[in-house]
Amino acid sequence: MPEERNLEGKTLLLVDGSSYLYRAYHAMPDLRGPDGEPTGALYGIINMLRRMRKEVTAEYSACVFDAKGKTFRDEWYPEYKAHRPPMPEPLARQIEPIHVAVRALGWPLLMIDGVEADDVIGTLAREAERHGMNVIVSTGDKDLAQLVTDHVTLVNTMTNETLDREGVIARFGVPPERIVDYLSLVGDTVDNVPGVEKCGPKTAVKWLSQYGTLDDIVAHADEIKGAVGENLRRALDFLPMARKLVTVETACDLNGHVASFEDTLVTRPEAREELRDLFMRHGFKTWLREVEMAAAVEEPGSADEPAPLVDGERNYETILTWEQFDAWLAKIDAAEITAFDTETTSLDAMTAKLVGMSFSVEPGHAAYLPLAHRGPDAPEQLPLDEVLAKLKPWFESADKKKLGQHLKYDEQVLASYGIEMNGVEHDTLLESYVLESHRTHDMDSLALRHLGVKTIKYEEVAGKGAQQIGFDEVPVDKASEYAAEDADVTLQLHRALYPQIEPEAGLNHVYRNIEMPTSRVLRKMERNGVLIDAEKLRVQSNEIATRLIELERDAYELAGGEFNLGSPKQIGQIFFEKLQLPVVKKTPSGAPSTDEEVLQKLAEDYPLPKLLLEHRGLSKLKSTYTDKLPRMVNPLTGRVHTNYAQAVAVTGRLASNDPNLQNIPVRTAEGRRIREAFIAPPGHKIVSADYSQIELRIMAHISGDESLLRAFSQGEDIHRATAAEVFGVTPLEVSSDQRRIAKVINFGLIYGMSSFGLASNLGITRDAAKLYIDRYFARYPGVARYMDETRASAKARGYVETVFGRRLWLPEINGGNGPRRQAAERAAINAPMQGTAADLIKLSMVAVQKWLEDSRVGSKMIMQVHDELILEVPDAELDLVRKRLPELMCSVAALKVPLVAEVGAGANWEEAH
DNA sequence: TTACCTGGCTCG
DNA sequence: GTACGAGCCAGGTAAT
Repeated sequence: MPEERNLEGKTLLLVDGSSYLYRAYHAMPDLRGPDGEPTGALYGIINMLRRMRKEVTAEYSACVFDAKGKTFRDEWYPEYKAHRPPMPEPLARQIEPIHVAVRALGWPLLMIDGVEADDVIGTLAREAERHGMNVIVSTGDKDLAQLVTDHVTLVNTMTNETLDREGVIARFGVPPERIVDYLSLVGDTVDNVPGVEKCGPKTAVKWLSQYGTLDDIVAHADEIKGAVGENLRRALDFLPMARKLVTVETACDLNGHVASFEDTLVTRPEAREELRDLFMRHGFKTWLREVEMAAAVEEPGSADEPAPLVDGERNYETILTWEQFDAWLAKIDAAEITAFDTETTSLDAMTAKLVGMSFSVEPGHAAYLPLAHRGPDAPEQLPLDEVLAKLKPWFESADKKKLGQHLKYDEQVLASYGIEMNGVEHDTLLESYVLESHRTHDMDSLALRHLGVKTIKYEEVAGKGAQQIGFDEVPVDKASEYAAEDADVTLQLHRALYPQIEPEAGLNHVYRNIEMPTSRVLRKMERNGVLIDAEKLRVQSNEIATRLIELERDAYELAGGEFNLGSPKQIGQIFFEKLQLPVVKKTPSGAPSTDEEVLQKLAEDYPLPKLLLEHRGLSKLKSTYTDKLPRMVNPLTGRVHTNYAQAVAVTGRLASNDPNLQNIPVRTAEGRRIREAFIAPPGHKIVSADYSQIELRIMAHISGDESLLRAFSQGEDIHRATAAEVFGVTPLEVSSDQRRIAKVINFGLIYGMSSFGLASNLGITRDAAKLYIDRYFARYPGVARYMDETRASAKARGYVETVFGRRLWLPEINGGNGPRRQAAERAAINAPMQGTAADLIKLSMVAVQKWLEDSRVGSKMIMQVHDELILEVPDAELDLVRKRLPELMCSVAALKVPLVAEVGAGANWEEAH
């Protein structure tokens, strides 16, 4: 090789492509591209190379493959690799695409006739070392451990193992320079190189540490006793050949192939065009989208800044006259679909006042209709009442299709003006949520991600923080640019997003039959609201306040001074500095923890923690519930209206906020008193129905585990049944303690727990926990299989699915970071169960709402708490609803196990639950 | 003064 | 580092 420029301190990354081929092929499921061609190995290799690139910064690199045909080892030893079967056909078909992909990813590709990949790597590694470079060799083949030095390390990208000199010694028991001797003794069955018969790793290490080198062992061959000694002496003739075969050549002639590091081995950036073609051809949709986005973001303009929507593409109109209005009304009336958006005074849909609205029926074209802009400079605007009267038929017509971003909000606003929107065909918020629930769905991000354009942000027109003005105070021309763009971008987003959903049957089903209909149900539920006995809560607040004062007084006395009982920091100072209490555990930031578990433990030996526990619980109740809920009563309706966020929880669940009605206390007696304040109006009852053991039933369904299916079919107490299996007794013999343990195990399974987690939860040793888990999986092998398969398929595909086809992405499932990857694995286990449960109750809500409307009853759905539906029911309909509600909930899907819903009724939520 | 973070607690 | 998914509160501090 000619003289090189200064390479000192630079890094060379060598990937042993050949060693990963078979591993990638076997690790992946039988993926197929749109043309039916196999793509699993291709996918695996691309994934691996991209990850490698992210984790290692190397100025120089190469991906090395074996060339076809004979090498010098075949000449030395005709039996070399003789037993290796031909490459499987589906893998062979992927070789060419893999080479194309490697180059497109920016990796120099080396494949040299007559020289094996190992020898190319060995030669380059030594050459690089001579130039003072650091070398990282990525391989799945341990033979290359012989190359390791202070400047050469080995990584296995599949298992995330790294081997430096110390690592080699730890792994093999011998240093890198003895690896050749070691391999000669042990032999290599894959390459058909025999070593000493019956000499495995242990014997090899023993001999090497006893005698030194292979030559020394040979010299003392006659001293070694036993059958293995005999075998050694029989192998003496062959050992020199074995050594020759397992030794990686480090001085191959690569001339003509590797001109110089600079010319041949420089790491290049990804070739985006080629990658796009490649991903398209092989159906790698996520990568395709990724690379297209990156291109869209970088293409316009020279800088990294995405382009704003430019003037020529913005034909925006401000509607200030009836002529304009009539023209636009005609336009949206005739349009196949209209993108629509409202501008208001508040984010709270129940109290928001309409300020204006915008429409778009064609990309680049939109109109803003200002209705309530104030201020001295505000132009004369069309009268709101008359405008709404004229638009009402269009809004309420089911035939006039509408589209928007988060239309539930706009529907809610219009409902305040007596308009009930129909014909809501699409919602870009829900489109994005169905496609990628784990990402953000605000319009600015969506526009950037999917259209590559930068939109005007709300803060840019209305300011932020304390200076923020109401939208009705924004000048009309500014407001118009912003609002019209919203409608325009929404339409464009729909055109970008829906085509990604429609062809996928599962996603389309979730979008059209679950999310879109659920949105409408939520609108009604939110508007119904729930009646609160505010007076009762105030009384409770006062009682709590009295008790809190007592607790404070006592605490000051015990602590010998005043402090803020609500401050973990001050508690920490009192406990761990002043009183010198033992630190039980620490918070993530390193401070001594004072959470419930710690306080509970300290309470065994000291009086103060007990006071604090009571104080904590009560002040939580007061601040979050008894003080807060009365303040949340809407003065117009006299009821509390939560907001259900439909696109927040990654699993498909709803979330409730302002106020959160999904975390009203239930586990303690004091807490449950709050539920007594959720009441039915006179002549009505609260009816609640909840799914029984829904996630475990789903686990039984998905896993198909026979024992679990049987237990549910026979209506057994599932925790008791589990205890009977795990403890090897009959169900009748199960003690309450055994049942408690089984219950914790069952919950843990749903969460993908480890033996560590179970141990800390049950307060037992890790070994004992491991024993329980092992016994569980032995008794429920279907569940074990499900867990394994879910993890594997999550890794291969990057996502998991619910029974109904909802897709849940796990971006970190193949990430380099250990703890986060493990967290992603647990999420992968849990998500199909939690997500399927979410699908089921959403289907129930749709079915129940339909029934309520079709049968024209006066009952109303008022809350949803993940596995529970709460209705407000006129007394006359009580029997009907008690019967029909659970029936509907149980019949929305036919799983391999029966669905069970338990129903209750009463004057308040506590009685009904 | 406001905005954000931490630690803690509520629910399924 | 260690059981999944959420929202909200008070205290404390950093930025304005």
